[in-house]
Amino acid sequence: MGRSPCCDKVGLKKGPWTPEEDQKLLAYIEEHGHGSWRALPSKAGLQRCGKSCRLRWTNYLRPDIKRGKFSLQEEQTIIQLHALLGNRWSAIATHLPKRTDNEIKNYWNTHLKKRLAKMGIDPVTHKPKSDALLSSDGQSKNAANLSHMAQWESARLEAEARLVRESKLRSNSFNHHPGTPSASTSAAVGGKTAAVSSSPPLYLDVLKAWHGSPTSTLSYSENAAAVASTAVIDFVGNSGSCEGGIIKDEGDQQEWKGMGSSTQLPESFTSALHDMAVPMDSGAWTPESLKTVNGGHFIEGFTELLLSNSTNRTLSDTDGGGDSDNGGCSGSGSDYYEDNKNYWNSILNLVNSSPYYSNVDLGCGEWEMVELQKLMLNRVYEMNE
DNA sequence: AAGTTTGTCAACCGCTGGGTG
DNA sequence: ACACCCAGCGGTTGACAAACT
Repeated sequence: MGRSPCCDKVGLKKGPWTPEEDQKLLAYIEEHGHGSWRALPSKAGLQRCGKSCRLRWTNYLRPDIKRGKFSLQEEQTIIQLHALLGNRWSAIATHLPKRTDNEIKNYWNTHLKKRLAKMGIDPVTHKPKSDALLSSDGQSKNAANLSHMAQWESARLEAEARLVRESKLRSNSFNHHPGTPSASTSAAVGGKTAAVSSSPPLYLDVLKAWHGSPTSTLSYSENAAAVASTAVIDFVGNSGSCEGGIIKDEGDQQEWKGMGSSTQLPESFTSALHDMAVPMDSGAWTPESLKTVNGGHFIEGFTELLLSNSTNRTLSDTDGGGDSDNGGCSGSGSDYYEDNKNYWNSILNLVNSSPYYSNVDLGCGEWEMVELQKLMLNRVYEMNE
């Protein structure tokens, strides 16, 4: 194959970087930008392979990297996104703009995974370990449904991450400021309207991601509908065991509350769906028609629908109210039902609160995403008929 | 104090997929 | 269609530090 030898080349240094090497790399990138990583080492006077330089830059030297301890909010974000995306660190990292995927991955493996396991939560499925022992009827079906939901959100986030990257690239080239990535993801997102409008259609990424999933066997529309029906119905009727959604870490003297107080989805849930959903046979979907659904912005409406009665995530770590020694669970079925529901509510909240979908004009590719979401809604509409 | 175990994290490895000629 | 280059990704390793015996 045509694989380049990279670090196998003799004479190239490996292992930890010295301050001198860092300085050389920094100085070169600040002056010239990284350009071709392969060509960079010789130009910068480094005895390293390009790949090593790239990793050193992206994981350590980049000026927009935040180092140090992860905040409680960052931890929650990682856990929630991991519940949706699994070990897709780069996708997770797009929601923690100043953290690298490598750092997040390390932090997960060394801290969060163990912490969850210690609390009896399976770090892979994010469900209480006891659930794994249950029979194949209720709980595993829920898990499968959530997995489908995760596929959907995963595809969406992947597309989003791609846009952020493209936007950053454009921002960099526009500013012509080599070696200095855009100050933050939000800045990149802020300038994304133009990027989106000229980007290749997003749905290609979405479908690729979707069909690339080993568990995906349905066609595009079938899958979207299936995800809608299972995810949202499950979202409403999900039940779990006692510890779902309640995370408590005694070792760090921090408490992660249930992701919001016990709430019921609004009685108007179904009627809201009726209001928002457009009949399946209503003809072609246009950006204009979608924008007017629910009297306003479709995406915002969809997000609000899902979250309409979900209490915002509790990020405070100072108030112990509501938690008990068994992790804030009273032991009643309704409580763990609510806790689990709120846990997934919070995940959806996190994803849907992405700046990507709010207060911006949607580009052409984004409408493909909108149509996927609309498929979901229509399916829910049918189920609620 | 010395040896051992455990934890952390930067760096590497190998695979994948997009782009190009 | 094919071979190759390149960058990105996730998994893994290994050096070092801290904690423990």
